[in-house]
Order: sequence, then structure tokens, then C-alpha cells
Amino acid sequence: MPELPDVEVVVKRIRGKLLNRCISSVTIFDRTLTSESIIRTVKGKKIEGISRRGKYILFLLNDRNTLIIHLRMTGELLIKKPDAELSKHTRLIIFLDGDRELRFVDPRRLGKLFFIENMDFQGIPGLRLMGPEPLSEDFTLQTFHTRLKKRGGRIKSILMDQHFIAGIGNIYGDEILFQSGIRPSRKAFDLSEEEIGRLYHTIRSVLKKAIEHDADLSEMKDWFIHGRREGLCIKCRKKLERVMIQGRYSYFCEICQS
DNA sequence: GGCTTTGTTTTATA
DNA sequence: GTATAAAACAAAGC
Repeated sequence: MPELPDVEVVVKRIRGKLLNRCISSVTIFDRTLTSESIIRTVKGKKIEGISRRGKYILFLLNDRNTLIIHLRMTGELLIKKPDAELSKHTRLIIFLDGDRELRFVDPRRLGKLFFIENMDFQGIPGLRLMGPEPLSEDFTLQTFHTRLKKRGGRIKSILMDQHFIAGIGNIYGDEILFQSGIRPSRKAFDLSEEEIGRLYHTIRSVLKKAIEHDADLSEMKDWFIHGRREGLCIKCRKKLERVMIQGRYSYFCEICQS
């Protein structure tokens, strides 16, 4: 579930609590996550920066090495006191100085942990070819337009393509297309100038607004995504349509999206 | 056992 | 190498 806004909110929430803290030790509950040698390397290092790239969370350490976490579907990062109750789905605990610990909880165990040396982000396939950050300044209407015109696939597919644009998944993809009035199955090269402009601005406004609301669905009741499962369109009350794109379901309104 | 959920990777095809 | 779609993968709930 965590897409760009959700991950951004996680990063903002934990940043102040982790910055400039030292890792005193690490306990692994899930051996598939990482290795003993990485744990040894990380031990004693200071967390000097926490940032986000797409849906990846990056912990920059003081030796220029970086720990990277991807939450995938059910991953969560929690900061707890050592005596706090331990969830049975806890996969990893990073103990910090100052009586706090960072817990990686992930019921379905789909989350990933990476470790890279000397800022070598090229080593991770998902990061190497990742597209522009939609909320950054170098994501301009001009470049968006040019790159979109080269693509022949369905627009929903392209929005979810991390190589084209970073951080959008199924839920925000649907929301962006709904608020843009564009159907998910539309071919990219068929979009008009006006539609591309609308789409560009909606990508930014939807993601920005979601972050402002802490990506909390209960805070966004006026949004389409909230009741979209086989539900009714919030604008025209017609039953929503469902179509399979890229192996997952897209929901849209026949009336409000063309 | 199949269907569903997710993001990413892999494979096949053009 | 690029673009695309489909399938596979991870794990778990129903």
C-alpha cells in the first residue's frame, strides 16, 4: 500500500527521532532480510540523513554507506522504547542510543532491506533507472509531455511505471486519473495537450495534498479512492467500472472520465 | 486450492 | 537498447 505520500509521511515522522543517533546494535528476526556481515558494518554508525526516493527509504550513515528499506505492501517502521510490546511480525530491530529503537514490522514479509557502500545507488536495479520525483523541480510539464508522447501504452500502466515517474502505485494512480477526468485505459499518445496538462498538475496536487493530510485515508473522505471498491462515483453516484491493467484492478467512472 | 492484495523483477515479443 | 504486456515472485487472508 505505501506509495509516495505514505512513504514521505513515514520519513517525516521518523526523521527527527533518528537523525544523529548511533546504531548500537541490530537484531534480525527474519534471516532473509540481511546478513550478519552487514549488521557488523552498520553497528556503531551514526544516522546522518533520512530521505526518500520513489518508494524507497534511505538511511545515510556517517561512513557514506546507506541502509535502504522498501516497505512493499505491509511494511511499517515504528520507533519504540525498548520495553514496548513486541509485535509478532517484527522482522528487524535497530537499537539506537537514547533509549529508542527502530522496528521494521511486516506481516507479509514482502518488504526489502538493501545495503550499499559509498553512495553506489546504481547497485540497486529499482533505483538505477528510476524516473523523476513528481514533486521535484526537475519534473516539468515540458519533460513530462515530451516523454509521454513517446509512449504508446495505457496511461495507468505508465503512471505506475517507476522508470517513467517515481512513487505512484495502484491507489494514487486511480485517484490521479479520476481527478484528471481520464480513463485508465487511454493510450498515452492519444492524450490531448489539454489532458496532458491537466494530468501533470493533478499528479502534483494529489500527491501534495495527500502528504499534507498525512496520507491518512480517513482524512480524505471527499476522495474517490476512499470508497472506490465496487462503490459509487462520488461526483455522479454511478456505479464505478473495474478494468484489469498490468495485473491489477483499476477503478474508474464511465461518466466522469473519458 | 484459488483468488486477491502489493511493487518489483523477469520473461517474451516486437 | 527500448517499449510493452504478461507472468512470476514474495506471503497471507479468506
